[in-house]
Amino acid sequence: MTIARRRPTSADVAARAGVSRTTVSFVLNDRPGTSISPQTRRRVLDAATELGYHPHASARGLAGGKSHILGFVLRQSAEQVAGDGTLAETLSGLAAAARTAGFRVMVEPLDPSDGSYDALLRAQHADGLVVSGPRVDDAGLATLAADGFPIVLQGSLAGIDAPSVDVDNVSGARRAVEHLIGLGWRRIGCITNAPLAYTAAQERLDGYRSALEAAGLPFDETLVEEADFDAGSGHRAMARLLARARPDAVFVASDVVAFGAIAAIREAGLRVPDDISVVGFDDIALAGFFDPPLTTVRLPAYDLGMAAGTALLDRVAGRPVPDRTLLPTELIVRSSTAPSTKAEAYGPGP
Amino acid sequence: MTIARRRPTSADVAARAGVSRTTVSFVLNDRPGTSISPQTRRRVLDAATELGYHPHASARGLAGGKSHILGFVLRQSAEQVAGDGTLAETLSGLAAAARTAGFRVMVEPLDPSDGSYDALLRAQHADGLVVSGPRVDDAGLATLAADGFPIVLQGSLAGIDAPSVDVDNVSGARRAVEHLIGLGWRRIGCITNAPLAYTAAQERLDGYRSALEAAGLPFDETLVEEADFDAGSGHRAMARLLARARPDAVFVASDVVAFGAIAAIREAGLRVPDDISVVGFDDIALAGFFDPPLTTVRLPAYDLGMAAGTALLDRVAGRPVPDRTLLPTELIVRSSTAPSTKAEAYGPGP
DNA sequence: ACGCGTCACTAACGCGAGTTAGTGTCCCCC
DNA sequence: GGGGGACACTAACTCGCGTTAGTGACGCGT
Repeated sequence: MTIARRRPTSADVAARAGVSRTTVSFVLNDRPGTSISPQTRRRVLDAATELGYHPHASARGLAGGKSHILGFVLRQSAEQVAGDGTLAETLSGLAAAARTAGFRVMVEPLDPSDGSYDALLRAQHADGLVVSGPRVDDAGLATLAADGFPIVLQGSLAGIDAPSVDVDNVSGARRAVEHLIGLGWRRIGCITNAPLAYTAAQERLDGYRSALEAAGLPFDETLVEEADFDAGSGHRAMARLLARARPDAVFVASDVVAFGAIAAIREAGLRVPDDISVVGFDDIALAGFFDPPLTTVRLPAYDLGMAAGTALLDRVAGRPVPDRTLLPTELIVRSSTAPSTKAEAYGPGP
Repeated sequence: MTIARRRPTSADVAARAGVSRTTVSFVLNDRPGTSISPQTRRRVLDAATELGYHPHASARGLAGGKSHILGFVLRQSAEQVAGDGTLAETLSGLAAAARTAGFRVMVEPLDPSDGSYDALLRAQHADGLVVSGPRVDDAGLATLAADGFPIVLQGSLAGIDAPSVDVDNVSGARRAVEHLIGLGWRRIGCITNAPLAYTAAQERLDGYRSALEAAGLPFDETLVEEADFDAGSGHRAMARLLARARPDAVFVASDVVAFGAIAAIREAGLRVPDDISVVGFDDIALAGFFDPPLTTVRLPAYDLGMAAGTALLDRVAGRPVPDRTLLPTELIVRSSTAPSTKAEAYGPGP
């Protein structure tokens, strides 16, 4: 009958090893600066494993003032979470980083319409927060950051005093559009991944714009549409774009949205990549299996979570953390892009 | 300078309201059986909000013996987590259920090769566990369940004494295959979603088999292939299947795997649905935007997380929980299936 | 032989809340 | 006017661990 057996405490371990509780604590935490004889240490460790001792998390948290938990705040609605192609991978990376330091990850999905997530931190449930997908209009965040709580933004956000870890959206987007330009396309549209209140959306649009400028192409805002995270919004955005200003190529700032956009292109009787070339962003797991396999900008989702995690752990431990960490992207060329067949129609480049 | 300000404790609230700490606790926890005068209650609540008081999570956990945390164990490798199309949505549902009871969710990704996750429970980090994707060979799980810890399996597993919450895999799969049979296809293959050590894979295969039997069709094991969660494995499985035993239609027990399978069909110069009809399973967010839009079996991922969460909360609270909860699936017919054009080749049905 | 310093360990307090047992006050009713 | 309840509240203990201050034993140097 193992059920009724009381959880062993550090006192039980101490008794069994014939030492005091303090010694047990010193041994199990490898407390620097204290010296414990090898045989005592052995006795304690043996007693602990024999009893199946696991320190009580809450007690540790209360006594030590640290919960050993990192919070992961998802500033998205449930639907957006469901459709997010990289979230699970980022979470994996974050959890892996946490584990190396003996931390765990607590998720806090929080619809943008919901209020504050103060409680997580103020209740010391979590020692720090990784905030994913921050929006420019997040009030509670600013307060928390100003109060000195350890926060790391996954995504950038001006005006908030917290380090940010992000992928280099601007250069990734620019690279994608340069690729299209290099293939001979000139009339290039852009569908954002999300409303521009999300900083990543703004940055990717900036990258699109700067690639056009660098190539001497005009920025035409009738070629730009905003999507809203999911494939359906991409479908609608592309339909609008086709109706208004038939582009030759499109940079879609999210693979999921691109899937919807391509469906719209197909329904319009046009072919990808020959009639309209498409570049996505994210390189989700399914990107290579789409029809056509999607040319896209690889976002290192796992590494992103890992980097955010280590940054937050550093911040929690009081170590210095760079204000801004940008992870590189990589253009993955597949078959949704092809050389323009009507390059001559535009005459020689500028 | 708000940074230096000490966190308010319940004693501070008590002092400000002019009552004792016990009264504060009674008021804030709505303790049944005790009567507090309305004006005292008001004073306490006002003092709490004025001070911005949030009870310390660890202290509450230690004193009350409950962490108010649900653990979510992912028995998958990091790659599998990344490619899982429904995981984030299930997590959303679980978190929503947890929140209604004032609980939070802690995720514990645990590679199948890794050892035990005892620590989570034995350290009372979590009050209970939802174990996703259990495998038949999970030793630690059995021990934990036998020790009486609150565990809910998301997915079924014989021989473990814990309630399970799952989607009705068998009937969903049967429904999918019946759909193919109803369209006139007779030589129907099956690609599993995962190795058969995963119970969901076995159940979906069982559903496939029972649909064949019910229709009087033979079960031919050369028409069955195992995949391994991701699209790449689906691609390889389909390639093997095509090389060995060209089927007319395929039931692929996962949309993600189906995406890979369809890519392989396309590369073989065959068309979906006319040459080979395909039914998937899960109805991931992108299923409707694939080419062709995928006929599939809808798995209510959010509801699944929600159901697992409420079941676990009931279990934690000592309320009775049914041994087995099966959520219904729904066949979503899109365009990856079409009537057989060569039905006559088989002659009239049996 | 004495003092000083390390070494190895222990006693005891504190973290912040939940909770039990107990205390005083007021009102009602016989 | 005195006994008996409800009522409203408090003092004090508890949870399990981290941590500080302190103690005894032993070795080494002069």
